[in-house]
Amino acid sequence: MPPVTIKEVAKRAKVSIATVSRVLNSSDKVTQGTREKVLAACKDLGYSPNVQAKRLKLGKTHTIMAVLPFLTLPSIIERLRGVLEAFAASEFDLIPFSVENPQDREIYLASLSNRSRSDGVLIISMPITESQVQRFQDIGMPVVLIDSHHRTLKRIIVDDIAGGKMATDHLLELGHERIAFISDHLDNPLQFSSMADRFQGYRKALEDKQVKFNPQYQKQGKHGREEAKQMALELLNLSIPPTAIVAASDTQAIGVLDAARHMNISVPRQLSVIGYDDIRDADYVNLTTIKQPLYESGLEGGKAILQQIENGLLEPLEIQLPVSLIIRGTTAAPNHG
Amino acid sequence: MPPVTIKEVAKRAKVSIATVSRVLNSSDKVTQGTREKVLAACKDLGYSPNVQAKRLKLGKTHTIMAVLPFLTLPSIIERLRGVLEAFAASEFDLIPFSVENPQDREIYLASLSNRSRSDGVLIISMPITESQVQRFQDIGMPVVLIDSHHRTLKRIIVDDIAGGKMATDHLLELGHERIAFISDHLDNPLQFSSMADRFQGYRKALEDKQVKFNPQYQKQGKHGREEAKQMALELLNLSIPPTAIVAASDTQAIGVLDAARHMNISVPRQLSVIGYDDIRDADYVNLTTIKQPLYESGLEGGKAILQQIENGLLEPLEIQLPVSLIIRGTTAAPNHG
DNA sequence: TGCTAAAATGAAAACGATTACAAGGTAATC
DNA sequence: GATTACCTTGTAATCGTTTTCATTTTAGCA
Repeated sequence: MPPVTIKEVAKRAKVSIATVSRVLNSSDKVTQGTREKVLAACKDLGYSPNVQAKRLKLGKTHTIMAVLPFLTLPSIIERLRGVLEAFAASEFDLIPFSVENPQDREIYLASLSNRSRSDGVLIISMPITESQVQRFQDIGMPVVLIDSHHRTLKRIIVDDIAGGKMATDHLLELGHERIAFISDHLDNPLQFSSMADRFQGYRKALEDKQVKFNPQYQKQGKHGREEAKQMALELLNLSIPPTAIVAASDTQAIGVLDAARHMNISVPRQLSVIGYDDIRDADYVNLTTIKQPLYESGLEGGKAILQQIENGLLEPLEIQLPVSLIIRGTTAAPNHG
Repeated sequence: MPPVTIKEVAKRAKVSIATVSRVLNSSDKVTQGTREKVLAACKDLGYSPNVQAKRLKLGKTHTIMAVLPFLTLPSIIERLRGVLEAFAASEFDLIPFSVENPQDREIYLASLSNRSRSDGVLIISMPITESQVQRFQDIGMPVVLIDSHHRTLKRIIVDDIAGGKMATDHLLELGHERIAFISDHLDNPLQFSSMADRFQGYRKALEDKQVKFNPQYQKQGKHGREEAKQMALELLNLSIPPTAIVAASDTQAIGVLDAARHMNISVPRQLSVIGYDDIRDADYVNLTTIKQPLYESGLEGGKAILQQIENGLLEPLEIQLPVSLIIRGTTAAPNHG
C-alpha cells in the first residue's frame, strides 16, 4: 500500500492541497470548520507528511551531524548524552559519526561538507585542520566544537588550568608541600593542550602558595595505567619522595594506586592521590578527583549549534565550563610521623 | 553563496542536467569526452548533489532509526558500536533515539512510523507492544530487534539458558555442589525473560549432574549492588551456606563480593562467585563471568536490517548468538578443609 | 440590501534531483 | 550515397511539499 500523500487528504476533505498544508503548518488563516474537516481526513487516512519533500522545499534538513572518536570512551558517551538531551526538545535529528581510524575521516568529511545533508556539524574531542575549517566556511556550514579548539569557531571547553590548580590547591590546603605531577607527554602535537594546561594550573597553585617547584617531581610518559605505575614507582623511590601525587587523568591515578599497593604504601595515610576526569572506575576505587562537566559540555554544545543555526554565530565564541573537586578517599593530610 | 545545483553544472559543462545525472549515477550511456567535461565542471564548482531531492525522487531515505534505552548502560553502548560498524560500509545513516522516560515514547513513536523518515527501524533492548508491531506492519516498515523478542519480527538474541548453564557447569566442574543463584525478580512482566532463562539454565545444569536443587539457595530481589549484598548475606548465614554463588548480573556479583568481604569470607578460597555480562568493572574486580556478545549483537542486527531493506524478510527470524565463559579470579575449587 | 474590505481558499510555480521518451548524430550495411 | 540501427543526448514529467498570488467567499457597515 503506497503511502498517503497530501493530495489524497485534500481530495477526501474536499479542499485544496494548499489548505491542507496550512492546517498542518501555519496556525491561522483557516476556518475552524475546514480545519476540522482536514484533521479528520488526515486521521482517517493515517496521513503523515513526507519529510523529504518538506526538507527539499524548505531547504532545511533538521539534521545535525556529530563527529566523534571511539564510542568506547566513557567521556565521549557522556558528552553525547548531553547533546541528545539538547536535541530532545527540538525537531532536530542527530547523526553520529564514530571515527575509529584514519580512513573513516575521508568518508565522513565528504558527508559533512554538504549543506543538503545537515544544517550543522558538531565536532567532539577531535582536532580540526585549517583546511577543514575553510571548507565549512566556504559553504556556510555552522560548526560547534566540544572539547576542541579553533579560534574562529564556536567552542565549548573546560578550564583545565583551573582544574590543575584546583587539584593542587586541595593538596596544599591539606598541608602537603612535596606534591608531584604525572601526565602524558606534554608536547604531543596531536593532542590538545589540556594536559599541558593542567600542568600549568599545578605550577600556578604552587607559585601562589610560594612552594618551590621541584623538577624531580614531574613525570611524563605514554598514557596508560601501567606506564603511570612505573612513573609513580620512580617518584616513590626518590630519597625524599613526594607525599602527594596529582595525576592528569584517572587512569593514571589508578596506576599510581597500583604502585603504592606494590610498595605497601598506605593511601591516603602515607600518600595522597588525586585524579582527573571522574570516570566510572573513580567511584569504584574511591578516588578523589577533578570532575569535568562532560554531560554539560554536550548539552551546551547542542544548544549552541541549534542557536547558531537559528540566529547565526554570536559572541562569545568560547564557552568555558567550570570543573569541580570530588573529594573521596585517596587524599588526606600528610602523615608527619 | 547559494549551494551549487545540477543545473549550474550542466550549464558550465554545456550539457543537459540529464547527462550530468547520468555521469554521476549510471555508469554507462555516456561518452568518455562528455563524462570528463561533466566531472571537470563538478570539480570546478565544488558540486555535491542535494540528498533531499534525491531521496524524494527515489523514495528512499538511506536512514535507519534506532530506539534504545538509557545511553548510560555500558551494554547498550557496546551494541550501538556494533550497529555503527555494520553501517560504516553502507551508505546508510543511523539516527539514535535514546528513550529515558515514558513521555519520550510518544515522541519517537510518531517519527518511527513514517516511511518517509527512515527505511527501517532497529529496536535495542526494549519491549515492543502488539499494537506497535501492527503499526509497523501496516506501513511495511522493516524492523529488527536486538536483545528483544517478538514472534513475527527478525531478532538477534542471546542464549541465556545456555549462559546460565555454562556458569553453573563451570562451578560444578570445579567440584562445587552447594551452588546458590541470585537474580532480579523473575516474574517481572516488563522485563524480558533473560533472567528467568538464566535461572532455567542453572536448574538444567544441576539436573544434568544430578545435583538436587535446594530452594533455600535461590534468592530474588530488586536489581542493584546493595540489594544483592543483602541477599548474599542471607545465603552466607544459612546453617549450611553455599560454597559458590551464581549471580544473574555482574552488578549483583559485585554485591556478593561486598557481602563476602563484610563477613571476612575469602574469595575464591572459601566462596566462588560468577557473574553475567562482563561489564567494564568485571575486569577491574577480577570477576569470573559470562560474556555476552554485545558488540556482535549490534553488528548482526545492523547487517540484518540492511539485508531486510534490500531483500525483504528472510528466514530464520531468530538469530541466537553464543555466550562465553570468562575465567578470572573469583572462582576456584571448593575448600574441603 | 448593496458595497467594500478583509479573510479564506485555490491554482500553480517552485525546490533539485531522476528517468521515460523523443530526437539527434554516427556508423554500418547495402 | 541512402537507409537503418544503435548509441548518445536533451526535453519534460515527476516525487510531495510550501508558498505566492489571484480569486472567491464572508463579514461589516451604512
